[in-house]
Amino acid sequence: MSLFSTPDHAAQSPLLSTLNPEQRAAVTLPAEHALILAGAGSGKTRVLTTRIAWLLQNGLVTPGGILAVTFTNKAAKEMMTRLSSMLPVNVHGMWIGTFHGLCNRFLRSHFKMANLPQSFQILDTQDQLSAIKRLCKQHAIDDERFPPKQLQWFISGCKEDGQRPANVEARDDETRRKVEIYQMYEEQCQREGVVDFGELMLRSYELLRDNDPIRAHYQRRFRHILIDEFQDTNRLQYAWIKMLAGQGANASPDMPGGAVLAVGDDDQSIYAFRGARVGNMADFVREFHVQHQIKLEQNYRSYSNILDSANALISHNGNRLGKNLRTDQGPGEPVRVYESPSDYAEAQWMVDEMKQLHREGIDRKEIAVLYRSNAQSRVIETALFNAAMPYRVYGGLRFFERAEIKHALAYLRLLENPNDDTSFMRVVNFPARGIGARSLEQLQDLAKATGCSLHDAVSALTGRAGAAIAGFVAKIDVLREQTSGLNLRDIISRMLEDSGLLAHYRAEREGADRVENLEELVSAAESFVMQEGFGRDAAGMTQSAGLTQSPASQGLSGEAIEQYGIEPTDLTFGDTGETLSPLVAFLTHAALEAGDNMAQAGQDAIQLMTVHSAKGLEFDCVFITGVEEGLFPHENSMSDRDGLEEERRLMYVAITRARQRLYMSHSQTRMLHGQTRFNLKSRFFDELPEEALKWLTPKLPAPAAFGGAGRGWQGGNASGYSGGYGNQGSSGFESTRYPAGGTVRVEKEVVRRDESVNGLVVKQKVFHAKFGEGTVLTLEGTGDDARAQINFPRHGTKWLALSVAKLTPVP
DNA sequence: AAGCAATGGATTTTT
DNA sequence: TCCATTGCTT
Repeated sequence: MSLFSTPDHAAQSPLLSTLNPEQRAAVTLPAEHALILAGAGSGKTRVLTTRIAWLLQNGLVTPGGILAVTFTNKAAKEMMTRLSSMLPVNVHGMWIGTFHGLCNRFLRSHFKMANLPQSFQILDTQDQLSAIKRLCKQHAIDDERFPPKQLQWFISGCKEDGQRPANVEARDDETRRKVEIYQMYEEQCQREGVVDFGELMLRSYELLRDNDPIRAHYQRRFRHILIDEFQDTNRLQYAWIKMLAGQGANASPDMPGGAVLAVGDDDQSIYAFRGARVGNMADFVREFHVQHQIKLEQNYRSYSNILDSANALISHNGNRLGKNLRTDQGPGEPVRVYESPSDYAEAQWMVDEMKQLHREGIDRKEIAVLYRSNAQSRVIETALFNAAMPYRVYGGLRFFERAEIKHALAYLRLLENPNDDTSFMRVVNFPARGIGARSLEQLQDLAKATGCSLHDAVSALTGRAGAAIAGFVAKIDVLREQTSGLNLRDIISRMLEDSGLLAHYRAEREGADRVENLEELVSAAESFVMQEGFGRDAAGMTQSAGLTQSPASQGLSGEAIEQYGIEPTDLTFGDTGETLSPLVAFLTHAALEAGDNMAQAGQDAIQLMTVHSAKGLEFDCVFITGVEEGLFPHENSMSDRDGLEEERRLMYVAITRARQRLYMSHSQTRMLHGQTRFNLKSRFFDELPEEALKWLTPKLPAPAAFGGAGRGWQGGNASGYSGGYGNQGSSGFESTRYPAGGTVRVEKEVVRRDESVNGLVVKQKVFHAKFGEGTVLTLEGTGDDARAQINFPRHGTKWLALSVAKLTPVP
């Protein structure tokens, strides 16, 4: 159970003086496995970094004995920044990083044992998809039956579950074929010397699993393993941790691994769709026989009206580890709820409210607008733009994902590895060199027949087409020679000129931004070289980290090094910068850290983002918009309980972003996919404590489309409509009549609510031979086109063509 | 080989 | 509605 006593020598430490008892207990835990349940705004990162600092300061571990894992580069950086502000320690020498960053470091150190070229390149999601498309074309795979996107999802999913093609259980022909493609994809990657994100993890895991000395080495080395956002780990990541901690099937009793400190919040698990398993938390407690569990429930972020709302909402989820946020701050402002007639009006209201907040002295960057899906940003952007209010949208392409940058990177990769066919295909005819699809197909067939790369197959190519491609290859080869020995900056500048990329974009009418980005790439490379300290004195770095250790002290004999191909880099804690060329390091950096995705960073601007991307952030004022059935909870997640509970957690995350003021709004109508949708307010409103809320718009008439064109929105606030949706009047907009989803699609203004269609009227009860008794929700069209949306209690909502369905009116 | 119209699909995202 | 992708035209 929780350990609240603190060792004497630690109590005096200034590191601990400002921590609350739970935080202090977590920081000063003994070297045993522990789970920290860290609520939103409870000082989680602080606990993690202070824990590391405390361990180091008290000589309980050396910097080399720490392994600290995060999911994002941002989190890793923050941890390093905070740590170095607490202690004079070289954080870059320590194993603090993302899962993928650390796996990359590990694989570079043991590239021979991992059966990889030392300068292997990393495929990002885009690259992976194009590699799969290329593979499919090559093997004439029907892309109707096997869409590349779906194959990508399949392959990534297998890897996340730790499965190689041989391990995948294929029960049907389709899966068998997918597994074959998976197998071919692996061979292709291996041949080309590239790995995708999943492969970084999987291959690291397998190397640890299958190589006893390497596993033993790392198990002995990492005395303290700290995992951030543990609820987001997938199967493979959990297995990887288990392996490193010596808890897996390969655990050796004589040589116990390090202590695992898992920090997470099951209530903030919102990434199930990408393979995250909250269940890892419970598994961890069971499989590691965790004796220490500490809950951090004291919240330092929000006023209690906000926290009460969050607590009340999340209490509707089952299967929680259980946690309640509390604060010493007062109730603060009530949570304001606004109902608007349209998404447009919702945005208008928001802009007005924001202006007021800004007048009251709140910075624009302290105001965030959160939405469930990206498509919702459009209306809001328009409203902000028209009001001339600066704003910033998160999401979209990041720097290293832009087309022109990807092109430049492809050239750079070809300099390093001519066998990188993905890069070859990307730029062989860009800028255009008169190389057509026909001749490239020829080249690909030739390469396939000889089992070599496209680059190597060129020499065997004949004819005029062959000459053009040979010209390209020669260009790359010449460039490689000319840039050898140059520094990174000069390599990139030279490449940008000689490839013709710059010339191409300079000639393009709208190419100015792209030219700018390419020039930015040179600066990015320069600052990368500065930061990573290439050319820095390696010995000096080792000393400053206080980490100078002989191979033997790290558990490896010189013999092991000979025998198992463990590179010296690993023994100086695997800093890849020591042995890799700056170019390879930069390319790796580009793949693992795609860069910023915010436009106009730094300006005082309203922050727009999805709820997902708001995780981990906080703002003085937060607007949660589109809180409607079908949108939030999203219709695709509402069918099963797990999906709905994840939506609820998502809402929990959204609510807990706010420090002072929280607004939640929903709209009766919304433009989505070119159609006006009529949405009901979200069920989540019913799960919030009424006493913490303030309804700004308790009264609105039923939407005009339901009542007839004449009645507008404006008069709404004055009419005597109370308590949720209209149960007065005959327009019949009753929430109870609608099934989950509550959305009525309106097509070309043919919806009828006030007249009969083929003898039916809305709200009428009908009988269907198969579905039983149901209620008509919507009628649209006329004659043979007439359709009715009917809610059958047993079978859900159906759209039935009235010319086909046999319906009997029920009195 | 480039440019344009038709087509289809449209939660959420990091590495 | 609006975006990316694709097939077809010039």
